[in-house]
Amino acid sequence: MAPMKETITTVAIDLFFRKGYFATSISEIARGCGIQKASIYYHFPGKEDLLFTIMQATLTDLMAGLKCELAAVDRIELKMRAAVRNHIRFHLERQKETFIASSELRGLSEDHFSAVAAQRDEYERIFQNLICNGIAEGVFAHNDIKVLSYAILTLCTAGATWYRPDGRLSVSEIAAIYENFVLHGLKHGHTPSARPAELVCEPWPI
Amino acid sequence: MAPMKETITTVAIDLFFRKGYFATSISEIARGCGIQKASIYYHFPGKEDLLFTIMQATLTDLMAGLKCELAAVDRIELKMRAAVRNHIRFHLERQKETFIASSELRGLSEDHFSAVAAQRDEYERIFQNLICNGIAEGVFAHNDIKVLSYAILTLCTAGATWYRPDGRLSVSEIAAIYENFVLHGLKHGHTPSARPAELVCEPWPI
DNA sequence: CCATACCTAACGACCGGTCGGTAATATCAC
DNA sequence: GTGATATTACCGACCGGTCGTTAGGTATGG
Repeated sequence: MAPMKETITTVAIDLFFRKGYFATSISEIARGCGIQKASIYYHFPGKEDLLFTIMQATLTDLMAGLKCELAAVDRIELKMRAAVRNHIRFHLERQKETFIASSELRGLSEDHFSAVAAQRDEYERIFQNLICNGIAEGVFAHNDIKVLSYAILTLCTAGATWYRPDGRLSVSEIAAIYENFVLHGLKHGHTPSARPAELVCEPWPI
Repeated sequence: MAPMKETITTVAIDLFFRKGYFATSISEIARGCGIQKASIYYHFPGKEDLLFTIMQATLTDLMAGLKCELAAVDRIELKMRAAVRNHIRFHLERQKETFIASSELRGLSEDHFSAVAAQRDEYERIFQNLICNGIAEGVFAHNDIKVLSYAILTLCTAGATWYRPDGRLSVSEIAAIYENFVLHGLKHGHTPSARPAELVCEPWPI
């Protein structure tokens, strides 16, 4: 990416993270880049495209990382551990972008929202398949798959809201805690009243 | 509360939830109430006070519910179950307000933010004390208290982001799943590398 | 000579908020 | 009871300011 275009993206990520998308003006982004606000429009068609670009790149990288991690292990429990670890690590290491991606969806146009939502759904489905197969193999306790997937994903995603890079714990330490917490919730958190109706996933390759 | 003031609050909650605080204009709120936007300023000093009023009322009610539930049981595990159940139930039943309270903090003035943050911290501390006592009694596995409290609270709070009142599962069903998930994560999610340094809570009455 | 990468200047739209004013209702002296 | 006075709850018009965006111009390197 051209240096200034990259600078604009970096500055926008920082401002969107700190102040929010709607509260950040194009002039502020330009000021942060040392250029005039009209010059932003040479590199991006508009403010919303900037947001979309950031979100899409983030989700693409998140998905690529997950697939890479999943391919490296074989047992279902290890796959789930790898998925959770990747998810939480990514959300802490790239805190600004992941925070934006999860909190500024309303800033997107209809079309861009659909595109991002589709990426997100595809990612979620991987987790749902992991849970489904884990239950089928008897590794995880019987439970509602969709609710569990939302719980696990939002749990880790929210890490980006409270994490402080200069805080007491390292990314690895936090990731280990989350990994154990989630895995034991999955293995033992059987809920008798949960309807089996949601066991709709196909047995799943890989 | 006077009827129109109540109407304004209700309409504002709905719009802030659906469109976000910054994307909602005073004129929109007024239109939703069937009055002119100038009339809003008869009931509220400004837009930000409207947001603050909503958040404060929500956090106050949340805290009151928790204290009520905690007083009704005695064993630590039951207290934790009650706390989690209250938290998730409240976030689903009063989805709009809790979503606003957790996602629009940046809309507050410095003073109002401090007040809301103080309420939130007080609420968090109750959970941290529960975890701390649970570990001390050997009911919960040894782990980092702060990280666990953030994990549990954000997990349930995020329920307000995906819950649909007309969805497949009832509030009680979702609450039961969350309760089991969290409790088993707490009891078995021991993380060897977690430093014991964070066992700083006092033994706790009630 | 021309594309690249920026600039200055300005646009219309909309924002939160304020103003003076006004009907309706309540309070109170007599 | 009745007229005077305040208060309540709203309105229409308007303000200064900021927003995202655009038109058109300019310096610079190949």
